[in-house]
Amino acid sequence: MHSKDLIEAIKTRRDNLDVTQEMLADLSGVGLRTLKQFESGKGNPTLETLQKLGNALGMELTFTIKELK
Amino acid sequence: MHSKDLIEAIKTRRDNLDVTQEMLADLSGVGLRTLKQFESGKGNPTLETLQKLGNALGMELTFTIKELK
DNA sequence: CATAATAGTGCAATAAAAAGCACTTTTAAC
DNA sequence: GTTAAAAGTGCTTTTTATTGCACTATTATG
Repeated sequence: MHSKDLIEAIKTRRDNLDVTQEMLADLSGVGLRTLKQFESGKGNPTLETLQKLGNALGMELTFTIKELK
Repeated sequence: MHSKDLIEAIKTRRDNLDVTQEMLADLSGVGLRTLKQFESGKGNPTLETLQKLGNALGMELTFTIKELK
């Protein structure tokens, strides 16, 4: 997953759950400005930020070995 | 995957490929100090750093919805 | 044990993420 | 077209990630 896809994953999940940026910011403990920046593709979030968002949305970040096809 | 597991994944992969921290730092473009800090569990790396390491090791970072069991 | 390679740490400078605030733009509902 | 909610942006401060350098600690290997 490229950085854009990670963003999309969060955004899509948030939309599906009918959660606004403001709600997610509150729920996750991530600053609203940080979330806005992230979702608009301008950020380079830290692992901690990603984990906080993931937790709030019931998502998980994993590192896997790429299969060679 | 918790933050510790992400670290382990990288470290294990690196060891399996018989790559030193120094080599991985060079290969990935991540500073040696940053890698050392990360692997010793003291960092909060940015997404960019994680991606660089992943790329160099043939690994991929993904965001998935947690299945509820 | 020596010693060479690899990994970990303290310190410091620089760059950039996180955050709040106020504002603008877009979207959706009427 | 109005209005309200949601999303995006500019500016700023504070915090912290990244990095290099020099050093110490740990781990093989002879």
